[in-house]
Amino acid sequence: MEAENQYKKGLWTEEEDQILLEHIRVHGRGKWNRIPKVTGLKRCGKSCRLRWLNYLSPHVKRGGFSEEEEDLIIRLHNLLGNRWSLIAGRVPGRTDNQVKNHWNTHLCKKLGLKKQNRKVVGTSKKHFTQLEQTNNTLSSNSDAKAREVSQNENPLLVADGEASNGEAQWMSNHFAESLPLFQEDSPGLLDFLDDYHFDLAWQSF
DNA sequence: AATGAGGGCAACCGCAAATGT
DNA sequence: CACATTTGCGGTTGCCCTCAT
Repeated sequence: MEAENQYKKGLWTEEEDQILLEHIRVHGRGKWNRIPKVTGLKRCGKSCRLRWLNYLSPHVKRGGFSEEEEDLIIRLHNLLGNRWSLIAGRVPGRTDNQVKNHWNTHLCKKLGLKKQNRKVVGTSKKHFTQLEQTNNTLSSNSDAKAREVSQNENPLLVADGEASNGEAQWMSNHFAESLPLFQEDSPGLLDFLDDYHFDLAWQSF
């Protein structure tokens, strides 16, 4: 409680960056909460981790996004929704934060979209509850438009967590339906999926 | 020159999952 | 097995810079 207040917030200074970099150079990354204790840095572990991942890591690419990167992000977002870490994993040198910021500030405008207008479906149990509700709606509704709307809540968005047989079947069914659309819309995009956690959907498919 | 608005981006927050004890 | 701690994620906030007035 009191300890929380001892941590500094706001932008990092060059000196703080150097301390963090030196610590990671010597000890490697991880054990972030130990860093303030060991180095005397007035930053919480979470902040240290974020600073490393989003800025200090040598793998982070600086500067503007190329057209190729933007195109890739748009296609992946179309497929995955707001799953920035997954998208960033397929855009070399870019962090989830960079991708998210670029999407919200540039690409949304470019595409004429409202900010954050896609439904986010994650991997938690809470999200699977949402999925089941969507599934129930879908199976009880034969209306083609409602079906299309539900399908837009992309089954791939939920395919990397634990799923029951019913959920797996549902994902399988809808993935099969969606596949031709993805191929038509984004030729070659499915190649990107090879090492995502979509085993379940693929196996069932 | 002052200042207010808006954009861009780094960093924070809250939550959930994963891991450790 | 239960609880504590750490890690990771997505949404949001707020600072800084630029530009129009």
